[in-house]
Amino acid sequence: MNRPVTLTFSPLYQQIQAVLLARVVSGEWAPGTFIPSESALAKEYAVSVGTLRKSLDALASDQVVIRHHGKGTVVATHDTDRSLFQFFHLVRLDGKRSLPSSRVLLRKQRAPTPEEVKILALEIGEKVIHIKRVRDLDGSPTLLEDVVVSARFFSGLEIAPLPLPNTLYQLYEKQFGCSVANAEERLSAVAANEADEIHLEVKKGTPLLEIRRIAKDLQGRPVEWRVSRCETSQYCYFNEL
Amino acid sequence: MNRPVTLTFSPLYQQIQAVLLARVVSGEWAPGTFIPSESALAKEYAVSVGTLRKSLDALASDQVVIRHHGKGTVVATHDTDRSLFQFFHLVRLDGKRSLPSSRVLLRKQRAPTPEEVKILALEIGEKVIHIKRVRDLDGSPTLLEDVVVSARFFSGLEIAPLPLPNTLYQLYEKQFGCSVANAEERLSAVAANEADEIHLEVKKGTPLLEIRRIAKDLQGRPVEWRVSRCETSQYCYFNEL
DNA sequence: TACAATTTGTGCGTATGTATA
DNA sequence: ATATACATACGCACAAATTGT
Repeated sequence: MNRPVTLTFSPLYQQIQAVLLARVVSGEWAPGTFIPSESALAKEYAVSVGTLRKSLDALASDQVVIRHHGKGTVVATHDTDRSLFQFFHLVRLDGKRSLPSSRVLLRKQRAPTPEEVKILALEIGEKVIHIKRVRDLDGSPTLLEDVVVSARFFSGLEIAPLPLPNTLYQLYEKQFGCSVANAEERLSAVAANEADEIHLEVKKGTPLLEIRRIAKDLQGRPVEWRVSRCETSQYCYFNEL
Repeated sequence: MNRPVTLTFSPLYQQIQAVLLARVVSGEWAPGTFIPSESALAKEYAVSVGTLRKSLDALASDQVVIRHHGKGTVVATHDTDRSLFQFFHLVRLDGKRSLPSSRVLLRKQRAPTPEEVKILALEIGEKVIHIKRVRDLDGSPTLLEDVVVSARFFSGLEIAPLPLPNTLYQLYEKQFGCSVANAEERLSAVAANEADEIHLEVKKGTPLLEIRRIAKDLQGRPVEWRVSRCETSQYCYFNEL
């Protein structure tokens, strides 16, 4: 009797990779801290170091951990250069990179729009926190952003702390235990409206680059919906393929 | 006597990776063909299979080769789905992907602009070939493109063949032995001009997404400069971070 | 259908090199 | 100098996919 079942087979190193990821997600291994050594983990899971290495290398290529020769392996945080620019693609036309400062225009809790319910996979009755801010690059207002997150996971974000750091993902990580791991962005060109005219100091109708981002955590759950409208006379969106 | 020389040390697997890449670049291993097996290459270079595997895995992650379980390793081409969408990021607003058809408006050899000389690293006196085309997505004109390449490396592109395939990189690969390996793109929002008005059927001043791309070959040399102006009411530029 | 040959994928164990504390 | 941890390199065994006999 032959059995055509494939079962849920997956290679050992992938199974271990998933387990290690789970320990990061659970908070057992916090961002910025060292995890046990290769040999210790290999012993714990009763596999060879080589197999465990493959798991860690995969997590490293996913930016979940960072390996340091001679020191150890740390859980990735959002305060390294590499990580900061993973989600910030605006560069000056001359190629220089810099991070923006920001001024918060609005911060409140409210009911979600139907679009937000869909994008953030919200449950019925769940509220959202909405932050609107202007981000300055080299002193001139360049980005007008609307940031929306679930009020359930980010309870209190609408009141404290003051001021907001301009790298929100560090705040999500430290204050709310939520690590943004990846995101998808959709870009299009739009005409400036009245709000843009006021906050970005451009004329109505000026072409703006609109970036719509869905940010996801380590488990792939959508955690933030962000729309950025950008004035691109001095800056552009840089992407390497 | 201790020797403080570091020399030009690099790991064995990286040295071999470079040698294997060179054999692809030289044309010895053409795109679409199988290269020798791991064990054969390991024997040839007198290294362990494990070491040679690391070299091949690295080349595979750079999209230079594609590994096939049970069959062998082939040099990557530009006619696979994976590869086609590496350089084409426009998707419908509903998320569907499709490839455009194209109509050539202009195709000629001419002297380069100073900007083109710089971007393509042209030598003095070198000419360029300039192709202007409109690309239709789902039947409506969506992209207006200017493609510029060196006339030295792409001699004859301005006359033959007719018609041009809409995936130019396949043509570069097959007719000119030039494999585009990666690219950098800079995006900004611009207002439609008279040419856009005619070819994209939009009013002058309509916001367009402008994509400026520098495409590079396996050795990192710039081989193509491309400016695409895109009408983004039905499509957007999709990017995964 | 069965079997063998080839090729890549997975997994183990070990030795040695290099970076860090 | 020593200990620890990651990086490189080797060799072997077996699994899984593909192809041809």
